[in-house]
Amino acid sequence: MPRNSPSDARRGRRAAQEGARPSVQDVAKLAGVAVGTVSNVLNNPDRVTEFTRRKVEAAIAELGFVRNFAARTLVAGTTNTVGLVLVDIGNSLFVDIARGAEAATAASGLKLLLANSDVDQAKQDAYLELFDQAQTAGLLLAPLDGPLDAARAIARRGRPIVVVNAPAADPDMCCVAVDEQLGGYLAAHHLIAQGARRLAFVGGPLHLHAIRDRLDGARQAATEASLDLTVIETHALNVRDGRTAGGNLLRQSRRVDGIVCASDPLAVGVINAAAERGVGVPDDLVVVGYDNNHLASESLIPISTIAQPGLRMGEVATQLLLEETQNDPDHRHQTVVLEPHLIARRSSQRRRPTTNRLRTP
Amino acid sequence: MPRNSPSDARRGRRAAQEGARPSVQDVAKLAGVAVGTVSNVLNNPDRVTEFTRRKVEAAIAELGFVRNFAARTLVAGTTNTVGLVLVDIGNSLFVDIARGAEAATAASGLKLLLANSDVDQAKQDAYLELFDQAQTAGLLLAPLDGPLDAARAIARRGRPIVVVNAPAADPDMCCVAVDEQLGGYLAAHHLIAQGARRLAFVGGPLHLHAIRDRLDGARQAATEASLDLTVIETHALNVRDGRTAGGNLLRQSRRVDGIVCASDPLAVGVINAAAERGVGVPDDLVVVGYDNNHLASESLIPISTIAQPGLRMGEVATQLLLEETQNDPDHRHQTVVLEPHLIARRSSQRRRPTTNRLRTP
DNA sequence: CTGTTAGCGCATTCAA
DNA sequence: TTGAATGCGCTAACAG
Repeated sequence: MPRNSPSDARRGRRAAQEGARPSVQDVAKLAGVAVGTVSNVLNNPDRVTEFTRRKVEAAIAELGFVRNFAARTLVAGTTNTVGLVLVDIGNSLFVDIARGAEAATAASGLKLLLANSDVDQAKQDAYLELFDQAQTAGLLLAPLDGPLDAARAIARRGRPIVVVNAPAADPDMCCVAVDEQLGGYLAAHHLIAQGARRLAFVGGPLHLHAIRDRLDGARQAATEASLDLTVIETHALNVRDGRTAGGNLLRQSRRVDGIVCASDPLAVGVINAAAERGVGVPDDLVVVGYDNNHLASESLIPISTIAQPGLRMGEVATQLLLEETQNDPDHRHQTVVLEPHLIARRSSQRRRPTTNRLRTP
Repeated sequence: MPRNSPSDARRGRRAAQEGARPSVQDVAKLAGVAVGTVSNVLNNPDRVTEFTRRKVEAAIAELGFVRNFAARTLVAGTTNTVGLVLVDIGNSLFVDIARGAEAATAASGLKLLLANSDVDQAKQDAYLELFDQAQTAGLLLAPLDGPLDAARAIARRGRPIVVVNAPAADPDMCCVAVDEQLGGYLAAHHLIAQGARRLAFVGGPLHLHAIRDRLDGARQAATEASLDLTVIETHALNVRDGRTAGGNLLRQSRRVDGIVCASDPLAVGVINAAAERGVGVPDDLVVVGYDNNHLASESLIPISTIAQPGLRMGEVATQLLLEETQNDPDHRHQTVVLEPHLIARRSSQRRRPTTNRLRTP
């Protein structure tokens, strides 16, 4: 009969290999205990004598032992990790969402892993699949404006997934949305309250749900005040397009005096165009942006904007996800709609607010 | 003797459980083949008959089978995933690094997972450990200005790790650094070339390596031109501190005419302070920022800045990581130092560049 | 409180 | 080409 068990032989072989990472077996052998004991030191320290624990910990330190996450996951069937797929890591709204999610997951002892889909549907789907395969406790998705089939498939397979900044409510999963229409309404309404009477909306492309909703809201506010709304559709939401649109608007004879922009960079561009033409902001023209990006507050003329509650979006989404994780039998998918709010800064605040009364001759 | 093998019994039990995710065994049974064949369809499609492959694929689709990443990882001992731990996901430099790393990993068929340490050493170490435990192919770290012990420990255990935006070269791992001193030099030199003679440096806290290096570079340029350099140490790198520092500088009798700022937000603050006091930028005062954040180009007065090659940093770091992954026996840890460059915009460009010659009476 | 062992799901042998 | 068996490293259950 062989003196050494097969197991011992394997250990010996592994020990011979230089680069091999130590396993619980190696730790157990060095500490002179059984593997179960090592596992207990790691997972149920209470069940182990102080003395034994010390011995094991010393062995762990000496060997530089690191648990194998894959093996743990395989046994447990799940992980304490949440995956978040972001459509654009360069946009501060999504960064805020990530921060909110981080805070909420950390509070529950979970780790948050991020992936950037970079406005690429294929990448988005690939990362969703990766997180699904990796047995994450759940998934968060800040999607691009496209089909959510991959997310739905994951949801149907039983892995909790929450869509944050959702384009629309979805029966297959929980969503966190923001009332974009309200945002557009607030922006236009604010400009009207500041005395603007010749309104314009700058933003695009209009096939994006969010942009169109903002436009609809702005239009509603204009209609309520019996005002027209000139619409300039832009190609993108950046500074350059804002400058172009602003230039076009301000060149017209019947000059607008209030512009709702669908993003803060657009507002910057519009304000730059105004400055070039000697149109004073906010005295001759009031402007409001959207998203409360960093540059809105840091411009020379601080820009009024519609702030999305990014942090709360991340927190709420995580909250919904955790509820779903807890496998509550009567969990119903729901869509939480959060409200944006106006942050009034210089770009829309006349020194002496012009009201209707003052403007009548 | 029991008619069913234990394995079959287990399958049956699992099939009964509603939520259970299908395994290769389930797929094999449904397709009427062995598990090895399913595995081959997944990993070596060439070794399988077209007909068999179709059958298996149909079964996979019908069951909604998804591979278990943990099991695959356990067998393979590694993953095709790279982890990147970022110190601040809200800073566009690190976002650029992430983009560069994404591009480079994707080009090699690898997935990039992100984690945000949020300038928190404990979080940074925790995420490093998570990625290490998760058997990632390698790790990238954009660290906070603190000890790199955790990273070094991982490197010594044999897991490839590369530090991006490294504070200093390190014998234990590959690093990608940027010549901060050169950046400071370029900034100051540029202002001097624009005619500035009374220079100041605004930035802090100075215990941060990067900031101090930038100051040293600026000082060198000033010294070479036999000029003084006033230093205002700020608490942080934000707009408010820039405004305060700018106000203090511009209130003094011997007013500065050129300011090197250690960040773009600081430059915005300085420019705002100048505007408040009627000091014209760039005519009376030239200003340069640092980092080429989005707001630098999008300000009303576009801000000259020192651009860090974020994308390239991410790419180069990934490149180094991949080299190390390939286990080249004569791989030597190296530190690649990249060079920042000046982007001259309005804030430092006088309409008629003032040269020494023109200034002499 | 400790030691032994089965098995998580997959990939990869090796035989047929 | 296909099918059955082994083990990756760990946890948990159970016997001592």
